[in-house]
Amino acid sequence: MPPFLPHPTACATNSTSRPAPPAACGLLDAIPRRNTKLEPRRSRRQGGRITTSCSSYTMSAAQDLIADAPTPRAFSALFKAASSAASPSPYLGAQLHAQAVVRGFLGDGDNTILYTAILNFYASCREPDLARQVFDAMARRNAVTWNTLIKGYAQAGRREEALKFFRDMRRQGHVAPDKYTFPALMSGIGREHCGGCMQELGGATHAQVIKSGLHNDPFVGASLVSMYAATGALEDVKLVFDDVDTLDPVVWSSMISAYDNCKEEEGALLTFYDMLCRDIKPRQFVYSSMFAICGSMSLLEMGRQVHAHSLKNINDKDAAMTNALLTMYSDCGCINYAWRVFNSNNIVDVISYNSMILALGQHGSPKEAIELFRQMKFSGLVPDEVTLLNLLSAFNHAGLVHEGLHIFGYMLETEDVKPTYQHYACVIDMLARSGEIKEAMKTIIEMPFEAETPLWRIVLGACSKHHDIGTGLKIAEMLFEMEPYEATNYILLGNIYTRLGRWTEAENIRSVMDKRGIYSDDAFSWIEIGRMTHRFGVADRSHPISEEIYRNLDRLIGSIKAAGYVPDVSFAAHNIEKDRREESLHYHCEKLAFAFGDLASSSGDTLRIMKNLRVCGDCHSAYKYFSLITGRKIILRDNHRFHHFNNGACSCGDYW
DNA sequence: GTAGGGTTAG
Repeated sequence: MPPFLPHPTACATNSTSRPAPPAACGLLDAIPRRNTKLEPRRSRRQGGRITTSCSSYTMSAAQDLIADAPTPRAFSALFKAASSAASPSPYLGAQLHAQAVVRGFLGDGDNTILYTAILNFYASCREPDLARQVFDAMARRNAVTWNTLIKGYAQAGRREEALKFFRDMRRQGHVAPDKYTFPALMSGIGREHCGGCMQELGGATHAQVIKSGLHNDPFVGASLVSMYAATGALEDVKLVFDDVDTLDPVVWSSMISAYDNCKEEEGALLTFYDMLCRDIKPRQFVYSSMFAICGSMSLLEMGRQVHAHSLKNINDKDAAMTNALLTMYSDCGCINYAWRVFNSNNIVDVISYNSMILALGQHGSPKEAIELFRQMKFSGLVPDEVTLLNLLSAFNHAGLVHEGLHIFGYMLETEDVKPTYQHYACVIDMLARSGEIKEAMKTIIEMPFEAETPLWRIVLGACSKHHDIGTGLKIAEMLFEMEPYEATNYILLGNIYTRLGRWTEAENIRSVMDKRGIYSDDAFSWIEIGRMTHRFGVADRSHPISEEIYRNLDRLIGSIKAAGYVPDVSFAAHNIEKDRREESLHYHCEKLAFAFGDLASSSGDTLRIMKNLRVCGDCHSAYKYFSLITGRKIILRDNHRFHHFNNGACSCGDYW
């Protein structure tokens, strides 16, 4: 099943190319100042000693440290607590580190434990080079020291260096790897591309694990599972899974994530079921993964059941699990449940706000998104680059170009949160879709990043919408050269021609695709009724009650036509003969799914319908009329956003 | 209350 609701793909511009930001619209005060987060504050009352907030435990420990005669042990505990903070500050560490030096704790004598605690602190801050400096200063190193350093580099995405230290550990340090070493080496593997070092990490690491006799260890097994899953090697994942102690929930959790990573969501559902059958109690991580899977497949009923299951089995709420739950309800079209989870959450962190702001943007509520952003600032949390991306995205969905450019302009001018490729892509999308194609092109050309093909495709789509055939042709030509076998490029160009009524050229594109053997993704829509998911393709007649569905659809089309609906044949497929174009529109998969939902549910029920591609313009218009004549609310999720249809109108305001 | 492990959320 295809992925849904991706973040806009991205690129950038330099500051001179950007349109002048509009006058202040009251958002400026809401922009974070990151400097205030990173600089530890000094309190006059406490004689300028460390009082920065990290966690409440660190705070009280720091005060004890100042008040009482501190010991190396206390310092170790302090570093440990500081490392476990949500976002450890290297500035705090540097000050503690200095205190430890001043007090002579890092001089002669056995200081390996304190040193390792400091090393671990810098590693947790994603500052492996600082960790390395500590490592170099140590007189004695043991396995814990080596493992911590390796983990520091691995988690920072510097896997080549992590591998180097893994080799040095035995050769230079004369320390054998233990059950902590392999998880350290492979940690964070799913989060980044490993490039060339993946080969060495793969089979060779697995061989080392077996040689060390550690293949039964659940943590090592979990690491191997995620390592193979990162390369998409699901068969190897299964082999490892069968080899380890399968009663350990950690391995099961990795296995469920592995299926998810390899786009085998159904395998994940079956693994969860298998786990329950064997009476293994899922932990928070398992529920997090399951919520993500139910959300990505839009399986509301399944999601609810997993939620109920988690309530019975988990007492202590976990922030990640709660945020995953919030996103699951939003992904299933239930923004109200997402709100409920957000409001009942005791541990609201930056990610909770980011998740909720993203959800509001996708559901077309930019005002609520900006209000939440203000609330976030007020609560003392510091928005990060994802917060601003989600906010930009909310403005983009709603066509609030003015507001979006304002935020973006502020990002360019300040040092707080620097725009990444994704922020640029979002702004370029925003400009192009609002009809500012020239400005979008100028931004792409002048930006400091190289535009990637998905971004060009966004602009090509906008050219189709705004009938800019000149620019569209240029972009299409370039795309055909860069990606001659990408079907979407052909379809988008074909759309430009059909929107202009130039059917012959559109048909030519289709025949070029046929000749070159290029096939586009088939469109599918599906709807969950009760505990069953019903899927429809275009002009699909495979459903057991297909005849009734078509009869109902014909009836509905008649009614909406009477109410004013006019079919728009420019959305018909390129290769359909002229006199069959209108009829072909009627049997688009999203219309079939609605016709079925209308039959299979009580009148007045809200229908939630999913589509794997972007909703067709004619279907969007038909849905508005469907909501009018049936009195139903319809929530349609496509691969881009949510549309809430009610009483003849859509929440997107026809801007999508 | 002296140091190190895995899987999750945007």
